[in-house]
Amino acid sequence: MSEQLSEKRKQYPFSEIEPKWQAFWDEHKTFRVANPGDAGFDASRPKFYVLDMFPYPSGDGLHVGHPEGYTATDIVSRYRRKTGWNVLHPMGWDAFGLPAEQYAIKTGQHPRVTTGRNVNRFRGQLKRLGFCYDWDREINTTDPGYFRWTQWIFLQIYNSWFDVATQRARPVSELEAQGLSRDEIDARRLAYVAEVQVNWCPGLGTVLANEEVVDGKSEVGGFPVERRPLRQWMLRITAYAERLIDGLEGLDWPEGIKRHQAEWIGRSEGAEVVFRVEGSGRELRVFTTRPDTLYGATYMVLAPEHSLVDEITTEARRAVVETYRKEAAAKSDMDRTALAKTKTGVDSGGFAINPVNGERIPIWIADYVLISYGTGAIMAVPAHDERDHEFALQFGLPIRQVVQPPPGNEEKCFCGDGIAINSPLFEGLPTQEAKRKITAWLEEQKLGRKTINYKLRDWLFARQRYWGEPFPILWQDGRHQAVADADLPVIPPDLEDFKPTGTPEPPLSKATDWIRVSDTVTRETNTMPQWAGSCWYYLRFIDAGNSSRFAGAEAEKYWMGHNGKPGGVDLYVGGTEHAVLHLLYARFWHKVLYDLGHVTTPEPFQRLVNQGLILGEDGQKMSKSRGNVINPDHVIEEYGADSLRLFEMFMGPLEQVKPWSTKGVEGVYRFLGRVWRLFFEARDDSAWEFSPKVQDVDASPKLLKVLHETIRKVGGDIESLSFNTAISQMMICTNELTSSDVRPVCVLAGLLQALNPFAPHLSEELYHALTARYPSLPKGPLSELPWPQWEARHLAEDTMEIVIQVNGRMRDKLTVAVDIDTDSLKAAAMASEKVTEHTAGKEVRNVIVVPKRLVNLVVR
RNA sequence: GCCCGGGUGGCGAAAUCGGCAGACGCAAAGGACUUAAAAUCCUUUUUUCCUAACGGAGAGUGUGGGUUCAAGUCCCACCCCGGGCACCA
Repeated sequence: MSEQLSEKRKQYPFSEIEPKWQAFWDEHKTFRVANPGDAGFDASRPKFYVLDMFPYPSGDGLHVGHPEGYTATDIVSRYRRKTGWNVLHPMGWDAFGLPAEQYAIKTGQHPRVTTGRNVNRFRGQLKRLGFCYDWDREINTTDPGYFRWTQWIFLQIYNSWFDVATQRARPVSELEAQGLSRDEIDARRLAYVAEVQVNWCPGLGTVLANEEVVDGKSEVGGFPVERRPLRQWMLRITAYAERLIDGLEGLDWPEGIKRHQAEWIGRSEGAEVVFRVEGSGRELRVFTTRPDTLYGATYMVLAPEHSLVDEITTEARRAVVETYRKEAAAKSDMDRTALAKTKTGVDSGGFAINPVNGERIPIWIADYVLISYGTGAIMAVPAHDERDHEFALQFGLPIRQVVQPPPGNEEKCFCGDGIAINSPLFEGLPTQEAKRKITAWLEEQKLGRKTINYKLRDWLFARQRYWGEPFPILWQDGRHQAVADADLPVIPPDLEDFKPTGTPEPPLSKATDWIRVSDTVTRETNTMPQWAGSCWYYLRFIDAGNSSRFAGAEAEKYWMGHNGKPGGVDLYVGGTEHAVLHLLYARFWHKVLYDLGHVTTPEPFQRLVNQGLILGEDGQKMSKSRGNVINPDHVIEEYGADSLRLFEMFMGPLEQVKPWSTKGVEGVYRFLGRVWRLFFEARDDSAWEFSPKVQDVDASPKLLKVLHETIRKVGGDIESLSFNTAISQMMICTNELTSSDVRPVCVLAGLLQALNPFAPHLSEELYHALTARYPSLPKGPLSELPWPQWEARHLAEDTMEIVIQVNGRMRDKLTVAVDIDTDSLKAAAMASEKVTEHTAGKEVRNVIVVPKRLVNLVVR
């Protein structure tokens, strides 16, 4: 009874329509796309690769942020398919990772079980939204058939070295052929083992990449992170620093993201300068971007971890320095950053000699100098560097000005470009020239050279986790070696207990049988970080089932190959949170594969678009604690998937941050109801009856105009991703038809075409109903019909409205013939009564005529 | 501190090249239908002032300047909100 009532309330029977068409598309594989060489492949169509950032299938299910980007790409895919492209639009699961493992530890269920369940839930939810993915290409990073190739790519990296001269990766077999020793080769590999200071997180029982540590705590879970030295697998991403910056130029990415990546890589040009340490044969190397301030160096600073600290420290200072080093080591990153109010440091007692003037300057130890950047030592120029300035003031060190700021600049610590002073070797030169001159002089004297430094560090690639890809690496006599191709994939052991060991020993170390390959050979027990699987997933979609290659060469060439553009994926949509990490790592892997000849383009993603965050109804970030989370399942239940899709697109521009609005969902829901009622009228007994207003007649010029305007605008708006205005136009068209006594079949069919990419279920159903009555219409499914052509002749009008202004104020509007000439228009404007009222007794000094728009009379 | 993004009605927003500010939707008010309500359909809706009314005049896109016949749009300075980075020499 109550159910009937609520059924009656429904604007239209979406809960019957939607599952029906989803089943139809599934069954008929409507959205399957063929690869070159496959049956049904149409070589005459150009390709278009539309990619979503694939989700991590969490236990919470989909949130409303997911359908935002996914609907946008769905609309683009459907539209492109209708306008004659072969569209690759796939979906998969980034399913390795910490949450599943931690959930498993808590509940005792194997991550494989929970992951499988979450994947099924996510897939079901996505299907309920009617997305046009080619589900035959579905991938899961935790499938052995998938991570076999993740491991294979790792080995490609492992078996490569970076040739600086040609700036590209080459196989290490070349080095073997040149007769290099094993140690020499291992030192050059793009994947190498090194003892490095790592971010060890006891709470998670793993090390983390710098990028995964936020404010001294783990990004996941918020546990404290400490520094400690460990032997770890590293990837030599720094070798690609230059190319990762240069490659950004050719990409259609938001400028902000490009800048962000470039800043992250942090290229910095300067010079390395050699200072002699007094009383020993030792040299101190420093990196500076301002070699022109060399005469202003009044002291030096070493990072506490610098290898020469012990040697430089005098006996008198040893105890103090040792204490300071211990304190610095114990400090969290947080305490060592700029947020710490005051700088700390101690005098080592040692002195260095300034190479330009032979001056003796003290050497200090301070943790504002980072061991991991440059040489871990600096020359301090307190007159022209904020940090050195602050430190010098605090410890009473001398400050000597060597750059004359431009006139009018009164800054105590001037860091910009000026004129060199107190600098005999290049006195009076502007900063840029001074830099060149001193650098050349240093090179001549063999006291330094031009250098480029990067903020980017090599990528710490190992994790002490269970739920990740095992390394395809074996150990023998303390040396690593690759697992043979034929033995891939290396499948993780079926552990019962995958709890962290509490030490840096990975959980896999508990699988003693698995580790032991033979008496002398054991397996690597670290696993790869979660980024690994997402570094190349876009390539696997191209040929998801291929068991002999990560993707067939021909298919890769077709889908990634491009009209001269560097990137392969034509449109990539996802959140800003991946601005640096995922996008940088994926570009790095792609470039290695490119260098080795495995892929055809130098960049993975040509065009990148970030969808904006959806806030709660209260304008705050959605969170469980605030209780403002919107569950997409509930929205679908109440208003249908088409309404959810349409609303998320109607809220505002895709890239903008915008708040949720339940009333807004109801608004688009009502709009879809209005579209339904163009075709069906409610009978007294609440059944739907086909409207007698729908007739197979010629359309009026007015209706034709609004229809063709709609087709034109919706098409253009989809191409520019302006979905909100496309929907407005369809509303205008619908309003026009609602108030029309006769609704010509051809106009209705056109509207359904325009609506199809946005509300595929409703449009498909209505088109189906329409063709049942009017069999002369092209046979559906609508999703497979080509996009209609708009015709200019229907948009043309005989007359137009021209605004008449006097001194920039609108005074009248005139309806004139479209082909009116300027003089007649001018005359008509001057003749207008409303205009003459305002020009009476005044001199018309100028008349500006903007064709098709306005006339402005300038009077005085 | 630095770097982005953004400030337009009661709200979400729209406005190719500088050319009618507020399309479209929400909310609100009034009307039609109904015994009544819901749903639906129609009308009004930036604001101030003048007019009995038709209608008209002014103001208005964060603030203050500027350029221009004409500025939401371009230039300069500033204020506020959101996000990111954080001693990288």
